[in-house]
Amino acid sequence: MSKRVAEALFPNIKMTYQEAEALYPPRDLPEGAVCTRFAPSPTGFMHIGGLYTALLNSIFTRSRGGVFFLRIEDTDQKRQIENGVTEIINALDEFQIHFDEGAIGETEDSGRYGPYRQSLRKEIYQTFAKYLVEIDRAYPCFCTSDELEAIREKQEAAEALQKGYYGEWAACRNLDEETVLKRIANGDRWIVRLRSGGRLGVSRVYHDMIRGDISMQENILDAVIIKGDGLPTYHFAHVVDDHLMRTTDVIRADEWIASIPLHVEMFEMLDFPVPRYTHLSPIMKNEAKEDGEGISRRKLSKRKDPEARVGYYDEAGYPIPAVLDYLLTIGSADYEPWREENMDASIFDFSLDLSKSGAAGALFDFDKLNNVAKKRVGHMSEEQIFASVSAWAGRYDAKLNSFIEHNADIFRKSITVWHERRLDVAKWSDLMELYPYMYDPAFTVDAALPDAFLPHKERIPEILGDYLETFDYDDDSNEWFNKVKEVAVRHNYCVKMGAYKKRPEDYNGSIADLSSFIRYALTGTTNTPDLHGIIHVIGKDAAVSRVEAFRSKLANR
RNA sequence: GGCCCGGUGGUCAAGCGGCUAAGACACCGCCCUUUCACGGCGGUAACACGGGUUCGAUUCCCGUCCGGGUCACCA
Repeated sequence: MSKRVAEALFPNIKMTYQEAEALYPPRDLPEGAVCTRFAPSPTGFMHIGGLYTALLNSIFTRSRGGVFFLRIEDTDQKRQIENGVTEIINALDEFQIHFDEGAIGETEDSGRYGPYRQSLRKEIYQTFAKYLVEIDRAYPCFCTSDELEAIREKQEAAEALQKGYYGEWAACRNLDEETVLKRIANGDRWIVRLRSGGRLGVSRVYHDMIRGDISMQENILDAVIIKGDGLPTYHFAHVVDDHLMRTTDVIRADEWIASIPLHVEMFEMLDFPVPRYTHLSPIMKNEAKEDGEGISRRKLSKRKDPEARVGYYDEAGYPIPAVLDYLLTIGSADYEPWREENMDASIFDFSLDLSKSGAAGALFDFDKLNNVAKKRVGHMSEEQIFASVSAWAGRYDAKLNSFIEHNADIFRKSITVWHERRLDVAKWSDLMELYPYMYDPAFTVDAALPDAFLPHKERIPEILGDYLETFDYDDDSNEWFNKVKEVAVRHNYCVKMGAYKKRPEDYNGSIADLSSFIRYALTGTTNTPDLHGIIHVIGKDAAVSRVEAFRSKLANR
């Protein structure tokens, strides 16, 4: 009955349902293997939430075996940005997320289930849209946005239980064929809508791997499937693509939960098997409420939150595996214990059970990220660190880069100093922040004394003078510290911490106090790696002149 | 507003009818100590609220509250 309408709508579509189907045969996957995808829109820089979704898809697929592909959802031409696809591919590649099939460049694809960008699949979507019109499960709609608005207003006024384009409200749903044909011939603008068979008020149970059974009303909306530009909406493209590309598991953000009934209805209308759905909780952030007191959580936002951009982590110099570790720590409660046991294993060897992923959105926690990153850095070899820092500094830190270029050996030595038995560094931008006294040629210590030094103030110049007197750059660590101890004894600073704690009143202070004077003179701070090591990074001249400068500043006040 | 999802310490998060309610991060303290750290040990701190069901509820049911999502020719 609607064959004529279908033909009028899509005169150029010659392919049939069966022919399209035959183009994409079922995959020959081993028992238990899966097929998954990551399907971003090239509308801007990569979002951390997108990376998270991609990562979980990837690890899930690796642990089950199967195929993981990259599909570009570029059906909204207004929102496209230049080089959007490249942006996505580079970001994913940088984070070690690799695909078996899909887009591999701005215009190139790899794999036999393509094209993997939706803008190139117009004919395929239209083939199935045409089919739905033929079997009367879809129809053209001529409503303008003004008319749509008018319907909405009427629904408001009538206090309709459900708003939207459906049933009686769907003005174009029951136009007679002659009218439709005439309007098409007349050149009236049209789109294609689903003729939903769902019933208002009738619920049905849908399944999600994380949330389990979800009871929702059947879809009743006559959703748009083909837009005015001939391209499909997300919903329709999802159904057609994930069927033809033989996706077994759709793992996506939880904002799609509400669309499950629509998607399932379309799968069923087209006689496609429904894939398993897994909806991932978003990464959240706390925010002060705009109107008054309290805080609320919201999703990490591209616009407001710098940490939402994956580029942020790269710029800050977080090692890639650290970011991945953190993301998976959020993604699966099983991950941390596993990582503890398998510190050197690839993250992709983790066996991910998605049903154990949390249903509530996790708050992004920088403390935790930094902790995870520090452990990661702690496990990197110094060679790896050298390579990673060099590459990073080359891109983001001219000062540090210049230091490395001119003092590669010293820089290597310095890595040992802060890396061995320490967990201070989470990201490469910490280096200049934490250790300007090693890496900044212009470094000087200002003479403002820490409060803790005040009781010792009068003695410090003399102590430093004595220290300098016996200082020998060629001393090894033991010799050097023994001399420090000698100075300590001479000034009645206790060299055994245990003894000092028992009778502090017997001494001017402890070796800890005295060491911190030297430490501060050298570095301007009281928390640093091993001093002997630092001395041999900054060199003999600086090791002497800084102490001398600090001493004379104090003495001359 | 309708519908859906969620709500265990500051954060992440085990728990799946009976526990002194794990663990990690952060914080604090102690120990170790050749300083700084690392490490070890310990501590503060939680089942949103109200009803049920049950011999017994963090766990099951209902309601309330709070948070999030969704109701587009955007994805």
